Amino acid sequence: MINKLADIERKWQERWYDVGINEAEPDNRPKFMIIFAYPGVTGYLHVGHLRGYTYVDAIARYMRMNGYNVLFPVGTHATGNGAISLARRIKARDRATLDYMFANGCLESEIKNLEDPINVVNFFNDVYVNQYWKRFGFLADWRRFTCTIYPDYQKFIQWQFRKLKAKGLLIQKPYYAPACIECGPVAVDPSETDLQKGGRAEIIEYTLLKFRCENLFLVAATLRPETVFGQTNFWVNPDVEYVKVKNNDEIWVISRPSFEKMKYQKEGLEIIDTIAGKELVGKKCIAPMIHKEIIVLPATFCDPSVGTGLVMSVPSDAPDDWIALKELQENETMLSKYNLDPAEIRKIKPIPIIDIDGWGPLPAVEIVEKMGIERSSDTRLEEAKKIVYRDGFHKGKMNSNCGKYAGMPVQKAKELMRDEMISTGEAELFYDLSEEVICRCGKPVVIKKVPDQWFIDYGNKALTEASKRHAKTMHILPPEYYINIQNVLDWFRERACVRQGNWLGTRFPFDEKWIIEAISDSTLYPIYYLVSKYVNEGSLKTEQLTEEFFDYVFLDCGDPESIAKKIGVDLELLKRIREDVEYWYPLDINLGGKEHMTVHFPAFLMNHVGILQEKYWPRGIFVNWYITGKLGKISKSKGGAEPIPGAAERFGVDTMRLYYAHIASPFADVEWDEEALENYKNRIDRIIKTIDELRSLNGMEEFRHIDRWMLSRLNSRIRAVREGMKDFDLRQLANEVYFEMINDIRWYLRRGGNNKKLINRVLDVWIRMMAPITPHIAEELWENLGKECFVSTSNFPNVIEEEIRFDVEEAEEFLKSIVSDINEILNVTGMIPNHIRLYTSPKWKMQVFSTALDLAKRKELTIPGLTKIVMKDQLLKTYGKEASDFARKTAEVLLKCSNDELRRFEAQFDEFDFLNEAAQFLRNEFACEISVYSADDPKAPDPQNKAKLAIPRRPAIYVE
RNA sequence: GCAGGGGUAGCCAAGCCUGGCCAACGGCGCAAGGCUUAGGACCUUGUCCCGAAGGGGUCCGUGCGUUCAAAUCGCACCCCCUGCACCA
Repeated sequence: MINKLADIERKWQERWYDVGINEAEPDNRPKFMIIFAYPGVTGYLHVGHLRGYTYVDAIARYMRMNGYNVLFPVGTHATGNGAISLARRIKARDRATLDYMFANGCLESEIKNLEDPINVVNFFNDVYVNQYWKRFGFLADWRRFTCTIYPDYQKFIQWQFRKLKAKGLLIQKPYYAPACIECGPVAVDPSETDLQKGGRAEIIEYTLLKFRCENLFLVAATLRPETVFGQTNFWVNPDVEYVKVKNNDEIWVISRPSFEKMKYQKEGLEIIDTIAGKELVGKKCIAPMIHKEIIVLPATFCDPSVGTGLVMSVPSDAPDDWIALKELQENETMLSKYNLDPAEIRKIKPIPIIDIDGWGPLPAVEIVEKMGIERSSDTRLEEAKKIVYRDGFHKGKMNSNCGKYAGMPVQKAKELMRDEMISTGEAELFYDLSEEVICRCGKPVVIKKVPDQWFIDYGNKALTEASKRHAKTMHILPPEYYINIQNVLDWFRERACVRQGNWLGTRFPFDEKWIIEAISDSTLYPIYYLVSKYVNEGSLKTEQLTEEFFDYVFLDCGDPESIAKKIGVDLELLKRIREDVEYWYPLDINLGGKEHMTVHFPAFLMNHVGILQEKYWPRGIFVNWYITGKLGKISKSKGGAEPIPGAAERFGVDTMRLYYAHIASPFADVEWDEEALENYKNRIDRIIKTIDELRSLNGMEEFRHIDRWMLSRLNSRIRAVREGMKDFDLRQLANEVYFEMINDIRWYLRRGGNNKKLINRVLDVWIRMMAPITPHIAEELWENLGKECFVSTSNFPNVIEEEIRFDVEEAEEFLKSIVSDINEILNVTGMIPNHIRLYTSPKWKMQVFSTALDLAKRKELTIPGLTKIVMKDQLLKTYGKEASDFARKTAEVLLKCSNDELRRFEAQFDEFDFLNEAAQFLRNEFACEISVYSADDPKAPDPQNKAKLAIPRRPAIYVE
């Protein structure tokens, strides 16, 4: 069976690709262009990646079957150091890496070749296309394949950057970024691709405050520059040897470790001497901003590896400072050891500076008391600090001790005060990592100043506004992201777009020492698929991809004749590419994983808006969530999931496609679960068996109630699918086609359905509806029906509204409810039935019921109103209290009904005739005699007097 | 910290926008019966609690509230998860 599946898959893939139904050229149909965000070439992909890719192929197939000319191109993203780092590990014959390669099917003989990063890229390009995408039957236009390190692609990226510059969207300024002291720039992120340790570290911005002390500057590093108004003294660790550092004309005192980091951020720093901490104790220095003289005091909590190892003291808001001050004030030995005047020291009092809701004037003092912290060695000080800092930052306001900053929220004051001190020369910035970070090479990672870094200015107001406005017109899924992308675009700011170091990518056109960074060269690229085909087929050469060329084909600028002549390209070809762009662009859907929400998608959108004409701005974004492993996220580099070809072999491609489409909403993570795959495999088997069963029936000509029902359901299903697919809801499609349909067919067969024409119709529609998700099996079944074209290029079924028969479906529901009522009676009583008698509602009750229904429809139904009408009726009156009771009950029920429910009751069918027709079915179901009577029939046997319970839609039941 | 997502029966997972066919789609698991040489698959029925007559009770993280009516709307709380920029 497994082999048979694989054979079917291969057979149809060959036929599709032979005929080229996957290849797209402009014609007179409406177009639909869709891509998935191309994967980074950093190793083998896993079953999780196929989720999104499968959505794209299924959507593309659906649109193709709906008359669209569909373009679905693919490519890969090789920029960065993924391939470099893999090649390096292979070269080192790293055991784990080799195991990983072999486990995924790499041959021993390839290994030598993969020592070169470029070969790694080419190797994986082949794996992705042939082992994954073609293996999954994607109808992608392979001719357009491109990769970010192809020379033609790079010409395109250089053009893109020229355009960004021309639009004023490239800016240059200093930047502070993590870099290994040996290898250059590295990425600090939890995946630790570049690192040995410290992936969780964050970049911290310290404000360096300069305290003049004789001819020196004591330099404290702080995270809270807004607290300078609360300074009471200065802290130095008496046991630490500090260094004197020449910084331009100034001599700074800082710790040695901080110098080691700072030298990467400030030019020309130089150690000229050392100075012991204890030498500084007791000296006076001038505090920045407040220009007050304060005293230098000893404190052991000053850690030379944190900040500069020197600390300004704000005991009102810093628990450390408060405890240290208190300890010193109470410690005679210490005071005398350092020759400090106890009276002067004890005079020092915290100065309240920030008002925080829910706190007194001195939050540090308060929290220390509340937590019962006594010593500066208490580890809970860290927590205390966090609490005060958090509340202060979010809820605090500067108080009247803070000069012109009084009344200002802390968040705002912090920035303004920092900037003011920087501009007066009293402060500078210093960046550090929150924890130790070690490069893969073993050397430390520091924050390094890049003085001339280039940025793309995504903070540009006009660009942001235009992008936000445009995003509102886009089809963005899920709907939550449609809303959220507005915030993301606001929050998106200038982004470093080039880097130096060991890195694959495109040279920055304005300065060759830079390489364009990985996010920045993968934003506008969908449009490049319209050119890559011509390069791949050889009719365009890389050197012909000049600025004028792209200006013309993408921007419609310039004169084609002179450009054609100048670059030596056939004029017709040039015009044709221009027409291709005009036809295919804009992109209709860009689908990508949720990691793209705050990075790739906004950049993708803003580059389109920034560079292209409005008519080429993208039309849609689709975000999909992940397949996770049992232990969390499946990782490309760390493995943990079944290799794709193995899974395809075991379960079958269509099974996997159905799994992706149906297992959950695309907007939720799903755990990879082989048992679920087995179940989907069974599901497909079952469908094949059901189809065999249908085809083996000796169909008849007569068209009966149940055939009418089946036809109606069939159309209802098509309608539900089409409704769902307006939002590309593949799960809805899968649910209707692979689950609900089969349930309908089961019921149809159970009811004895067997109409030849109808069965053919059902098969025709059903199989076509399978084509987007399980195309191989759909083709095979389609061929078995004797069809000659591809199901993949047939039309997706349309709803025929007249065939939807609400009354017929309703009658069938009526029957199902009787079956379920009888089952319930049998279950509760434990009886084995010999004879079941059904009594349909008497006429007079139907009359009351339909009167009530009319009133309810007009929203005029009331209990007394209905009763009055009933009791006025000559005939009904004769039923006396029974009639008024029934009127009341009916009114009560109908008053609670929604409009949909009322609509159901309106469906007209003759219950008595219908049940008589269905009696044979019920006889089979319950293996006993079934009799149907009208409750009006005085001759009907009714030993337990049940018939009086009969009401419309609810026949009385008597089991014996 | 910034910005988001989510808590639904034994499990997975729809529904929530647009309140009422919701004891809550569907699937898995489990149980009984059928089919089958057997297993798997398949078919039927059941699977919150009570019930020897189709009924009743309770239920969608917790607590309030709006409404004739709340899984669905509002407020508050608790708990989980995700992304966050030179990583793609």
